[in-house]
Amino acid sequence: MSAAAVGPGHPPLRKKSPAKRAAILAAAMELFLQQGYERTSVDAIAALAGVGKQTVYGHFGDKESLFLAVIAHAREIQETERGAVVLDAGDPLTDLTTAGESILSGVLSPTISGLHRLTIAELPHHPELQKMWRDDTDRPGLDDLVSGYLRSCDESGILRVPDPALTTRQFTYLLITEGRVVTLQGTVPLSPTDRHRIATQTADLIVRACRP
Amino acid sequence: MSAAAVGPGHPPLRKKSPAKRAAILAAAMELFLQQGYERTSVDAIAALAGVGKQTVYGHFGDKESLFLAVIAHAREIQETERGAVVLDAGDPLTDLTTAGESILSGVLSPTISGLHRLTIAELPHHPELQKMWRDDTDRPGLDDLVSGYLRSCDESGILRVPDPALTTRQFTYLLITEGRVVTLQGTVPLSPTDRHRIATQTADLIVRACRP
Amino acid sequence: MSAAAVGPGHPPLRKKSPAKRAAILAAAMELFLQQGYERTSVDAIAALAGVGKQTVYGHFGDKESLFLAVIAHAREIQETERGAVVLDAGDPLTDLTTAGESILSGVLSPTISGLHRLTIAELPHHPELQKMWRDDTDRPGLDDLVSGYLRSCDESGILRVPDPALTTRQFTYLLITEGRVVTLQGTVPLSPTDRHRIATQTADLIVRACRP
Amino acid sequence: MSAAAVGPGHPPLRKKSPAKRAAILAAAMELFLQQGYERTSVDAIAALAGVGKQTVYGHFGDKESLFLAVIAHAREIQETERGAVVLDAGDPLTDLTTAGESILSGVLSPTISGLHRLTIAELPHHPELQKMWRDDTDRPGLDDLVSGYLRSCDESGILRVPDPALTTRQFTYLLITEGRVVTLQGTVPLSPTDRHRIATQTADLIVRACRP
DNA sequence: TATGAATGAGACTTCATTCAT
DNA sequence: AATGAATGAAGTCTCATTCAT
Repeated sequence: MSAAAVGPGHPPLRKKSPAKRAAILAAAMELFLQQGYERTSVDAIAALAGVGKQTVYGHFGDKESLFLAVIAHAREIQETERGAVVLDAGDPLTDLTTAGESILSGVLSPTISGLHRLTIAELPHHPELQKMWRDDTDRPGLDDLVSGYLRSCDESGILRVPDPALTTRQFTYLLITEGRVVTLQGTVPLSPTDRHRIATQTADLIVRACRP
Repeated sequence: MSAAAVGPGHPPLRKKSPAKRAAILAAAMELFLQQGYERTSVDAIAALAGVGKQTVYGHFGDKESLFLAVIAHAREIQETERGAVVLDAGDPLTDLTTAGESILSGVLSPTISGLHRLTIAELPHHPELQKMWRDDTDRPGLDDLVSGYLRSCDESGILRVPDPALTTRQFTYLLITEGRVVTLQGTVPLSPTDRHRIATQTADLIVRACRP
Repeated sequence: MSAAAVGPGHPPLRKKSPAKRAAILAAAMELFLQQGYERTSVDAIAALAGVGKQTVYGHFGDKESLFLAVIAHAREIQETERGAVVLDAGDPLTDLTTAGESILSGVLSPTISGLHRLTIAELPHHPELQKMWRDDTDRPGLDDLVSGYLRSCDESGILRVPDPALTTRQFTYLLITEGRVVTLQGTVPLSPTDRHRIATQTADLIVRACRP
Repeated sequence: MSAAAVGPGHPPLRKKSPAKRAAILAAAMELFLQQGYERTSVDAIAALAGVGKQTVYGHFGDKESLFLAVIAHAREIQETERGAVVLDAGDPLTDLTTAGESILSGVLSPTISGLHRLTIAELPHHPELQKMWRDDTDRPGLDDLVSGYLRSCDESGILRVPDPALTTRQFTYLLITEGRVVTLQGTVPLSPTDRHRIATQTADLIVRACRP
């Protein structure tokens, strides 16, 4: 199905060290998340990565391209690191509350909060970033889990959920927004008390709306 | 050796032109909203305001103080310009949808969207900004209107709303978050179709949750 | 003897307040001595004096003229404040040592040290200052005292001092230079031990040179 | 999250051009000596050295460090360029006068005078400068020469010099101070007549003090 | 390929001085 | 006469990027 490979496979001498590329990406992600795009200098990135400045330019071309690569890279990591949430079969209010607390813990982590702020901050200034936009509020893995749960509730008749995807999104968005407002956009940590309250209130809203 | 001040002198007459101060604030707001904090130079602000650079420093001290003054100023304007939303007494779904569309139009305006992005972007870098933090998602005027409406619905028995303030916040947060995600955080305009859909879906969730 | 007064004595309206002039001079002297010429801003002088900036310019024209006025003023104060040194009739070594310690205490005071450094620092940059140059190492009052003492020693035959003025200058210059070198040009205080040692060594040199 | 450096890499090759460093030092020394610290701009130094501004900062970090490097560099040059003074064995008065004239010529040169004024002017403002303080009045090379000469006079019985180091310092300090006062701290040249007079008077004082 | 020295532009801020009150 | 708001120039320092090695 694929076109025939041409030549010897990989060109014999590709010297760009993938290790250095990864180090640069990691260093840039750390600094961009901590300080933002404009405040981070290419010098600092190169220094933290332990490479020369020209190496950075050799790998990524310019600062903006590096930034976009960092965003894409961060997205991949984020999806990889997604922790598994288990929804025990209790009553929906309890289950959704548990799921909500788990989601809040993940989304309000320093890394994901930072990525969120960074993306929003730079969105207007990088057309390419707009093309790759997808809010971290969308969390495909968890969304599938929650919407599957809601669908099963619908099928078992405990809840009435005509559009599980929509309801899942409403649950997720509201939950996360409350968490972000309380934590100054992830700048300060969320107390377990607040986390529980927010998850309970949001789960309660959804359950009431979907009660038969 | 110490130089004694010479009597009380004349009472210090403050003559700093309020017009120039206003011009600086307006210019700074425009540029900060367009370009962000770091990308905006004090030179550009002074030029746009039509004053000398030192006039800016005379009025505001330094760039960060000017920035905080702009944020505070923008907040005041925002609360002043709040358009009146009328909630005719129809059925709750219609009324909340109408209110929701109005809220979306206001919150997703270029100015308020920009202020939101700017605040989020700079929140980690300005401790003073954190102290004055209140998300534009909180909109006291409208909140009062909506929560008053919900309370009246509760009293008339159409809906059951034990905690109108909480329900109002849930309505508002969800509504605005949906709008922001769709519009890339206010970067692109919201089509009337989407606006109507979002308002309807959110109002429907609330009405279902509060049905008796 | 004096010419007849013309008109009403003082012109009826000379409004430049002498008190403000004095306050400006005192403030400028304090700051120039502490920080040097270039590091001192006219703003700071006006603020410390408790007057407006234009008052400074009205009285002194520009920063350099103010500086020169300060130097001249400081000279006057210095000569006024000159403490009396008494030379009891003991043996010349004791007397000169005592005188030397007294001279050191005066010359290495913060004010006079500062004036010395300031003058040297600014000498190349202000032609007018060169015209009014006279090192504070020359101290007419004390010089007269010491040279009178030496002359009387010469007359009584205890010492042989053919040129008392020269010998006095040698005594004074050497004494003060030793003190300045030890105190980093008056930057750090002179310990009583060092003061006594320096005075003794210098007096001893003079007395040995002038022994019959 | 933290970006690991990628191995030890290559040993950091330092390639900072020593020629440019020397050019910057020379330019800075010239301008600092001519204009003083505050009056000299880094721009002017870079321009005179024929390099970019950032090159200056790359080599020296900031203006103050450059200044201190200049002072240290000047000291080295000064000690290197020290002309040899020969003390023929004539009578002490003649020999010391000759030595004194030579010392005066060296110390009152424009460069060394400027360095002296500059150091004194900036002493209070740079703690590091105080640490490296050693007045140019101390001139180890010449001091050794003079004190050796005095010691030999003591041994041959021509003079009585119990503490040659002390006497040398007294000779040097007095000589140089007289020269500096007359030349307005090196601002104007010293006439041969004055130079001879000062050297003679100072040598005479020392010889009289040390006569057996 | 990778290094970091070097560049020119531009950032924020302060200065001595003048103008309008 | 006196105030302090306002100016234009200039200060130190940092930036993203490109050479030269």
